[in-house]
Amino acid sequence: MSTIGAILASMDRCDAAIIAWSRLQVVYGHLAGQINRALYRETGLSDADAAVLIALLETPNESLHSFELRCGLAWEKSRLSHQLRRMEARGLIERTTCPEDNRSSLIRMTPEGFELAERARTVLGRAIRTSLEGALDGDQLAELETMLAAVVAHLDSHAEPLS
Amino acid sequence: MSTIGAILASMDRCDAAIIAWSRLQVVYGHLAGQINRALYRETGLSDADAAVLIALLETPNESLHSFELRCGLAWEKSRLSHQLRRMEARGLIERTTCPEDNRSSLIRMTPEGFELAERARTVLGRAIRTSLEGALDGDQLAELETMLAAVVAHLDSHAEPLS
DNA sequence: CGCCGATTGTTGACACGTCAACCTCGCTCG
DNA sequence: CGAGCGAGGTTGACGTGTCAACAATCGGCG
Repeated sequence: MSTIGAILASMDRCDAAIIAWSRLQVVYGHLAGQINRALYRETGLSDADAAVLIALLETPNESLHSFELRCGLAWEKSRLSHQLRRMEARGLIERTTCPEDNRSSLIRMTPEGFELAERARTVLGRAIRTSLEGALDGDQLAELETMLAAVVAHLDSHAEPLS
Repeated sequence: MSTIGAILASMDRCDAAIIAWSRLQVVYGHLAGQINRALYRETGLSDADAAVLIALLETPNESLHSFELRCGLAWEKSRLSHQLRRMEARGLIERTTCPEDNRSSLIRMTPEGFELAERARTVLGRAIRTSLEGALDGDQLAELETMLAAVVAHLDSHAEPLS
């Protein structure tokens, strides 16, 4: 959302990188805003809520160790802890201590959590599709996708350890 | 930062839009993290702090009506209000009521704010350049830039009014 | 067995952004 | 003139994310 780059772009040092970053901030902020607003409007969930619920939805038995969740989402441990505490308080998930390792805990959706997870998956799919297709035409989308795939591969090869 | 798309991308409905969004989230989160961490490490400023200070740095007399600042940054009014309150408390800026319109106020940097603004501009320029150039090669960068320019133009033409 | 380091999670303090409610001021129109 | 509308700004509550400090547990090694 913030637009540092937009301002830097007007500087004398008009670098391609700075202009690109400025525009990326604007575009990303706009798309993320649209998508998250649609999600909140239609499910009452934040993007973080949906990330957790959909991760659980994707597992075979619909439960995960908090540790797996953390790795899958690439979140900091305290972030996940806060998020799970809030979601437990709202009745979306429940935590049970893991028998094999008492440090860890098993995360499972409640029935309401499950229903919201499915709604979130649908809503997000639609919102992402309409937002992106509203902003880019088919060729641009394909171009963006291949470029991003290369960047992701590059980042993965230089992966930094999680804190 | 959040990775909803990464999870959605593994769904049966493997849309180009969803995959692209997933990757965009990963890439954007990574780059933003690098840049903002560098900024904080070397100046103690957040990206929002830097956005305000650099906006002030770019004006001819280094002061702005809060209203101009809000439009330039495309921020919500309460966001700017909170941000300015925090920055005033830290001695980065000062606010004086505007003589022509008592509702508005003039924002000006303190000397410390000015110095940090210049540091922030330097650090951000370098961090953006190294982060982007580390992730994309020159051709990709140019390609990204032209694509984003088209998207930004498209968004501007469908501009929604600020709340 | 017992200790120590590594891993896992929790907590509290803080910064940030959004929403809704509110205040204040300027302006228009009856 | 004055009532009310609208724009600009503030505030408080809340959800969110990060950092640092802490607690609990596991695992290996003497």
